[in-house]
Amino acid sequence: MFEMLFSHIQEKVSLTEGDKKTIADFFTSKKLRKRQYLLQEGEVCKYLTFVSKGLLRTYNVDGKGTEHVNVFGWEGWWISDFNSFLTETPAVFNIEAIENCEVLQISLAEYNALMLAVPIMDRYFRILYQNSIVTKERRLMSSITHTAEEKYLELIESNSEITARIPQHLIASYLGIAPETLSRIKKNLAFRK
Amino acid sequence: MFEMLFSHIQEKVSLTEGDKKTIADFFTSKKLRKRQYLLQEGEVCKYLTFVSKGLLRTYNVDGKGTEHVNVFGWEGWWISDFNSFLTETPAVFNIEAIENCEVLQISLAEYNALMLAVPIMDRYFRILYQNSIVTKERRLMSSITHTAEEKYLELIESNSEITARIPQHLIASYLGIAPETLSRIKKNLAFRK
DNA sequence: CGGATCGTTGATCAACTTCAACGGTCGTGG
DNA sequence: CCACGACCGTTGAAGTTGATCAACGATCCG
Repeated sequence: MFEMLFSHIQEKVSLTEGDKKTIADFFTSKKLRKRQYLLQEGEVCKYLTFVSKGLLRTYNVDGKGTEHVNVFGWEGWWISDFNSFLTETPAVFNIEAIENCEVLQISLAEYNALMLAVPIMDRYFRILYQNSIVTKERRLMSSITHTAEEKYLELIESNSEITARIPQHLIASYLGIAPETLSRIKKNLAFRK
Repeated sequence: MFEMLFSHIQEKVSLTEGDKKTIADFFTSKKLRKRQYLLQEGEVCKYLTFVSKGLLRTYNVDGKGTEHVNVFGWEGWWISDFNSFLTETPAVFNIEAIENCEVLQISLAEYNALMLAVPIMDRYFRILYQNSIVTKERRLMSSITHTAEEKYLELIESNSEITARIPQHLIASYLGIAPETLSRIKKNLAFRK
């Protein structure tokens, strides 16, 4: 249960056995079934969630009722409505399990307490967030500068697991394109090859 | 020169006088004239830069030669090609002064050394990056779900300073729309009011 | 004064969306 | 265990948004 978390942390900083014991106490574990919700829009996102097994997505719904996937999270990823979690305001995102999941959760109070108890966790999260910013920046520029086809190609090149595990219409939603468009793009690519 | 930096840091964590002295030693200051470059695409981004005075932008150039603004940074903001800085690989972004600027710079080695010398800086950057992620996430979803007009309205509502200080065609570029489109949107809004 | 830069306007064009219909597959309940 | 419905991907046709191309006027600054 915690091995995934510890090994993920230790990719960035080193932990003593004592640290691990302390850290483990801050988290509670939870199992989710496919299609179960971890968070619904309008609730406050009470927990920062580490995915130790399975796959989830965050998405929001626009004025026309269309869903837009914000993030996919599987083993080794953190997931939340980050703004809601940090500011304790109502969430704009939903978090739903795409596969059966096992997750570890920490509340905001515990998250802050964790940093005081194990100060190296400040560094861990600092490094984690650094990398996250780079990824988000890249995705944003991709979204602005690339065509639908280019966005798709970039995604499958940078992350082949995504296409293997995730239904096509959710990938389309993640890329910000209509499912029909993605279908046509794939057809077109196969044809040209 | 450093007051802006210290007060910015102290919005998030508290510093002793000793900390301030130590921190100041890690930075070097630099002045820039309007249109001067802090970084050009292809170079390694050697410094993380804090803007103490003035205004800069990062942008990249797509295959067709079109510029796309990634970020604006003015007093109290950090600016860099973050990926290039962290991985010491060639930058994809350019950084250019829009106004005359005064900046404080720190190299990657010094950045890492700073965290060891003043561990609370790990927390400062962790919090800084937390907030940055929320902002980038919001901008990304805006870019995917909103029309050009909605993106513009959201921008001026959330950040009125931007429209006051920044030429319209750069705002268009930041929003990922053509300058002509932004011009028409403004006309349209004025007309409807 | 003259050139560069910036914003505006009009006309055309391309990419992608939307709407609608259909076929395949998967899972669940009878 | 089969049948039905839900879900998913595909295809076609039409519609819309915003991009592109081109020209022009205004302003700023050397």
